[in-house]
Formats: sequence, structure tokens, C-alpha cells
Amino acid sequence: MSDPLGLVFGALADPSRRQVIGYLSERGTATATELTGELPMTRQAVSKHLAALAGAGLVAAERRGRETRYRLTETGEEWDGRLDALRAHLERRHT
Amino acid sequence: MSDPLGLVFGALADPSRRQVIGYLSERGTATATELTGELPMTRQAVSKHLAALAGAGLVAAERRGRETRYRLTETGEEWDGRLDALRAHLERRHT
DNA sequence: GTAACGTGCAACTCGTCAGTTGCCTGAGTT
DNA sequence: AACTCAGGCAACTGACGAGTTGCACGTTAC
Repeated sequence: MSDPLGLVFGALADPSRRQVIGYLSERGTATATELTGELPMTRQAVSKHLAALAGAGLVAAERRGRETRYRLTETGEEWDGRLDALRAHLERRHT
Repeated sequence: MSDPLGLVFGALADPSRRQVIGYLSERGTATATELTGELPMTRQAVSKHLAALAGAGLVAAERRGRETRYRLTETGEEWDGRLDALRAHLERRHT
């Protein structure tokens, strides 16, 4: 779609995807099946979320043998750092 | 939905809405009908976008007589300031 | 070689969202 | 009072996104 900003904001708009970012930040790396244990949905759904995050450039996939490990990109790490600050910022502003 | 962060990112994910933020930043204030002249859509559509932005707390509505004037909130201005930087940031990273 | 595991792909349902049109209401105007 | 202009509300269409199920393919283990 050639709307990089839209892809990033669109990816971050979904709570499940922000959660995935949090998990990846804690563990450094994970596969879709591993993440499925943490989210109330099927592996396929998680996989689609990871694809969206990858499309936005927040996450990178690396296939190793029969499994695909995902990790945060530099951009993804930056956003993970901002998320808590933004959350607090919004709480403060609109309460 | 009580997902403030989701509302903000969701609002910013749409190019038309980011454009509205830009216009409001330039002119300070505008009505839905005025903005309709700048966007390839009907007044109703613009009005819905403004409602989304207002729901995310990026824009505030003030009714004055028979017209409703919209302006950026403090949060909205902050995001307007960040958008260009983010755009440039992404260009640099993924080209 | 065969069985099991991790993944990817395709088709489908369901809900939401962008955008439209049509109508109705309230605030100025003459 | 009659008219006009700006907005809001409701119903509808079309597209997209989230999530599911079923199946097929490559990789590791036995």
C-alpha cells in the first residue's frame, strides 16, 4: 500500500499485537506456536498478527530448520519502549 | 472500548485522518464542511473521521452557533509534531 | 522409511469500518 | 413567518480484518 506510517499505526492499533511486542521484548525471540500459549487464539491467528507486525517492519522472521523464530527489529524495540510512556501519558491527560 | 492506546493508533492509521490533523495544524481551526473541500469525500465521511479523532482525544469540537469548529487538542498537536519525524525515521530505516 | 512436529496456504464466517444517500433538526437570515 | 445553511442521525453497500478449520509441505526424530 506504500503507506509505511499507516502500516505501523495499524499494527500497533491491535491489543493482541502490542501484547506480542511485549512478549518478544521479554524473551528476545519466540515462535508462533510458543506465542499461541500466551494468547487466547489459534496458532494461525498469531501467525497472521506476526505477519502484520513484520509487514510494518516491527518484527523480523528468521527460519531455522523447521521452526520460524521472530524477534523485534530496532524499530520494534523503539516502539516497545514508547508504549508504556504513551499509556501513562494518555492516562494523565484524559482522566 | 476502554483501549485508549488502540483508539489513538487506530485513528492515526488512516491517511485521511492524518491529513485532517495536518490541516487543523495549519489553520488552527476548521469545520467539517470546510475540510470537505480538501478531501475527496462527502461531508458525512469527514464528519465521521472527525468523530474518530475526537474519540481518540486528538481533536476537540466546539459548537458555535450553527457551526461546529474543530481544533487539535494538546495531544493532537504533539502527534502532529511527531508525524513528520516518524515518517523520515521510517524512510531512513527501511529503504 | 515412517511418524511426528512446526509451518504455511486457502477458503470460509463474522464483525467492523469507510463511504454513500436521504431525511430531519436547529440556528441565522430576510 | 418562510427560507436557507450547517450539522447530526439512520440505513445501506462494499471492503477489509480477525479468527477459525482443514489440508498439504518440509524438517527432525525413531
